[in-house]
Amino acid sequence: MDGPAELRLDRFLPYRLSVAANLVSDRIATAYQALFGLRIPEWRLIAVLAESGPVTQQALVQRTRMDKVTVSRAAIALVTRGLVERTPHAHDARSRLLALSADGRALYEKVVPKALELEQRMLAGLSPDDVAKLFVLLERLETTALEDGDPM
Amino acid sequence: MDGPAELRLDRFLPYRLSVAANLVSDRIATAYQALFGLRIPEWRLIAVLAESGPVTQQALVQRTRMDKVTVSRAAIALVTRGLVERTPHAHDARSRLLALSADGRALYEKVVPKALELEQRMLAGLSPDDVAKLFVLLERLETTALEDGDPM
DNA sequence: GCGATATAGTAACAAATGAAACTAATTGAG
DNA sequence: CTCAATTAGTTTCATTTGTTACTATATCGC
Repeated sequence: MDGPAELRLDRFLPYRLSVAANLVSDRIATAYQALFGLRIPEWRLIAVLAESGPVTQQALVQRTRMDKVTVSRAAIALVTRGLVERTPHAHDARSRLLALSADGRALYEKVVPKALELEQRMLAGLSPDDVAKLFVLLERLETTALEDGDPM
Repeated sequence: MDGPAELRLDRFLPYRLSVAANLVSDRIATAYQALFGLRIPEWRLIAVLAESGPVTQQALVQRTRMDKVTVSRAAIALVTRGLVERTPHAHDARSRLLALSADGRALYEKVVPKALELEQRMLAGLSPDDVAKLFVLLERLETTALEDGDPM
């Protein structure tokens, strides 16, 4: 009665999601690199540091959902470029607090309009309701994927 | 009147999309690797070859949206494992036609139910209407990102 | 036909990424 | 206290992935 299970790659969510995300990511990455010399992990750190005061790298790991090695490397690159400053953490000598420097904030102010413009172009085909729905759906997907402990 | 442009990372589509896609991809990749010894590009080739008869690698590049190098490597791996067979292309000595072997098809038949099950678990939090909507939205995003020629 | 150009596929190289090992500092059990 | 176990962050190493260069064949203009 149920016949052989059907599967078409272009109706397979993980495939579709991956293709769309990679397309969008590549566009963004290329633009950031060309315009500001930033890679995605660096841009993410800057964005979080601009939103919130000085934080530890550990906090950045949580807020950006990136690996601690990726965060470490991005932080080193940004400190080297003078975009981020490190100050000792009062209560823990292992960690330091990261914050945007004046240069870092100035760069952030320049990146934001471009980032929003790029986002708008990506979302050009969608109504505001569609956009809102998309965020909700992505959030649910994330939650499910995170909760669903056993990977098989 | 418009104040400084606002941006919060967790409301930024490229970020959100990337996080969701990577979560889903990691789950799938881990399961395929553990259960069938397949990596994602290999699985994609198998899926397309199962859907359609013998095709060239060039066709696989288009159907899977993967780089030709990635396709080449996956094809070599699958041929080596005996899951895919290559036959000369009648009209073009540069290329050969790829098709699933009997072993390849047998593996495919085993992978499909698992793939569908994993997809169902990812989509657990979504109604059928939500799922349909998600596909439509992803498709529009893809189209926009592809059309929008100038990357800046 | 014949040479310039394009295409199918592979190989060689380089950049990005994450897992595991490592260092240094902290915490907690006794 | 003190020592085992944990945590912050970095380094090292292996894997993955794409860009560029290359080989072989095919196509087009003439």
